[in-house]
Amino acid sequence: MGTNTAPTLHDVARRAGVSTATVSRSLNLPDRVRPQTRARVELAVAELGYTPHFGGRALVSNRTNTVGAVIPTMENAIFARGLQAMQDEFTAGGVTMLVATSYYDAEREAEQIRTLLARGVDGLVLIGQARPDSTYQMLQARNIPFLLVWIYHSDSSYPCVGFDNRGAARAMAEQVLASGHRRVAMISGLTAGNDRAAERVAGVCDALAARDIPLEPPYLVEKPYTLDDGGEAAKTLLALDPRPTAIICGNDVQAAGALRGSREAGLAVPRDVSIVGFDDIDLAVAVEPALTTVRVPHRRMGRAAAKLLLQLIAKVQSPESIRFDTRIIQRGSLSAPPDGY
Amino acid sequence: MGTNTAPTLHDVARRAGVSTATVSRSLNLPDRVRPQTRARVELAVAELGYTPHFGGRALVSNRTNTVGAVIPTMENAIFARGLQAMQDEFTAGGVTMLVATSYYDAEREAEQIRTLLARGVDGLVLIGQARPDSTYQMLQARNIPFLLVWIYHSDSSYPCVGFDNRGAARAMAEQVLASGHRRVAMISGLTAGNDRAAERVAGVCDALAARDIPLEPPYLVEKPYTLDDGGEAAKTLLALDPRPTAIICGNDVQAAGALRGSREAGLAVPRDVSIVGFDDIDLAVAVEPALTTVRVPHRRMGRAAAKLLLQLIAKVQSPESIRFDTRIIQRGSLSAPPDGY
DNA sequence: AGTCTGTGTGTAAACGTTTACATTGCTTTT
DNA sequence: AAAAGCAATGTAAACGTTTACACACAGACT
Repeated sequence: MGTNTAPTLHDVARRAGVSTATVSRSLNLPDRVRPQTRARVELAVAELGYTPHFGGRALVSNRTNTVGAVIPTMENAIFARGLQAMQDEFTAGGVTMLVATSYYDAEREAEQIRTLLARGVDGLVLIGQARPDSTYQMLQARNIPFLLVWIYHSDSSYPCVGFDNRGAARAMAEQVLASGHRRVAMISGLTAGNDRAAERVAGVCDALAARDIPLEPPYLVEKPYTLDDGGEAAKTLLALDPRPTAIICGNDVQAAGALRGSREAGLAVPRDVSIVGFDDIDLAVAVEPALTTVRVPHRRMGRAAAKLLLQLIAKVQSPESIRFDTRIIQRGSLSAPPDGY
Repeated sequence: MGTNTAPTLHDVARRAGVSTATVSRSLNLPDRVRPQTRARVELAVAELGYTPHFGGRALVSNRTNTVGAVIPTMENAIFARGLQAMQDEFTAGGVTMLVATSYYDAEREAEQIRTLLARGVDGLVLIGQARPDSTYQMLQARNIPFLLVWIYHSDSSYPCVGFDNRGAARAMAEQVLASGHRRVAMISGLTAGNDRAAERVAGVCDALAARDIPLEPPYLVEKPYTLDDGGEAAKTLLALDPRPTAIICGNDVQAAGALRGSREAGLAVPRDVSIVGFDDIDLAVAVEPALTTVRVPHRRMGRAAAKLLLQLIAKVQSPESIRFDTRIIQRGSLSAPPDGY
């Protein structure tokens, strides 16, 4: 093995017989140097296997070409999808995305944001809106562009790219009502530290309230977003008297779990009980019956968010919000309530 | 708004009435400065809201405290899981993980690796082993520690953290044979650019060959890892004459798709046809019947890989490989073949 | 022939850290 | 009481880039 020190601009400059400034220009503003010179530089770069030193560059340009995203967890398909789409868009824009996870914990989220800022990210993507004021102050003090995603509030003080969770949940509940159900229960995700989950509950309440149907424990239960919790919750709900004829779930994972729970409780879906989900992930069509659910354009949202953030960073665009529409996908898991009711 | 320039080490030093060296030491080697001095520094840091400049630090220390991971896609639950686990471990070690995706494309993977190297990552995690020599040369020229994960080869020239895909697939095929099946088909993932998929095929071949059962088209079909492709492939297989009594799938997603496809073809699982998967993701227990599959300890592998890479970077450990065991989880989707056979 | 404009290149200063080395003021040893 | 050692701090150089400014030289005007 030869020496192990990476070649620097100086090395390239010496080899090409030019100054470091010319090398730098050849690489960054190629049309500012004579083609002939540029060729010499490029040759030297290739021969030495030179790559610019990230730290040096970041130091002087005060830009890292990095953005951060803080999501609750990669293990939820909706975030995985959205992130993948964002990532593709950022990569196309020459920017690297750093992903951090908060596990739905506000304290941890703040910590992750601090870490990302310390790494010099040029911009930030955050999920939802609910977080301490101090976090927003920190972002504004640093003057770092950021975007709230997966939610949309027309009256938000910060730019959002997402959809109206409450409205979508209301629409779903209305659909359930329109199918004839009157005894409706809900399995929600944990609402602490998750404003999307809370909004979905609120949306369902809106719809039910309009028909004077209450939604409260024990017909409203809060559980983590897992298959098992969905199953357990469903069994508990189905043991109630009177038994609900429809269960609205906070997401598709819980709904798939509820499906399994219902089966284990000896009830057929949708004959004995209807079950609906939210998000329309692959899982929704993997189960039998397939889930009636709310389709959320996660990928499109991710791409749009990335695109907008890039523009904010480049200052070619001022902060704005983008709203996406959702729509209900009717599948086998929702039908009319059983005759007896 | 006041001025927008971030405070530097100098600002802190001035405010605390010490030199920049002392501030730096207070932050990085706290026991090298008098508690009294340290307190003054910490106060100044807090008052100014100082955070170290990433570029400056990276420039002089030639370390970024960053590692890169290149995976095929975040949208496959096994990678999402494993990454999440790695991430947690890296975070605990004060290191940020950069994730890039290759979409199972070698060219793109090489490109992503170059990008990560250009960002000065201190180490790298790569999935599988199959990639051009030039990539390995590039890594070795830079002297960057790296790990191959999700595979294990006792004779690999590079350190791996993973499991024996071929052996696991062989064991699964043997299990299928032990259940009495003799007409066995396989739906594999795309083997181009995916050595794990290829090894799983090889493993199934091993087991079948031992009983003189061939595995070849049309009984062996290669499809992307999607629900729909799994379903289509299953329908095609089940239309063959003679019809296979068991279908071994390259992963659980394809298996869940095959389950649906079988149902659509009017066949009951496992009565008419048995289906088995690979990975044991949540999906495996969400479907009905639940999938017999190979449990792979993705999270443990991820954590172990991260831990080892951190040690390699710190040079407290020399490269070694870690092998994880897999085991077959017997569930409802595999039973004896139908009587007629 | 002299001035002007423009293009291509070089010089050198900055960016914010870390750290080897020098310095200071004590405490311990002889 | 002088010498030696040690702990705490300061001084200043180095890391690899980018970029403002200076400069040289060509061709196009007067």
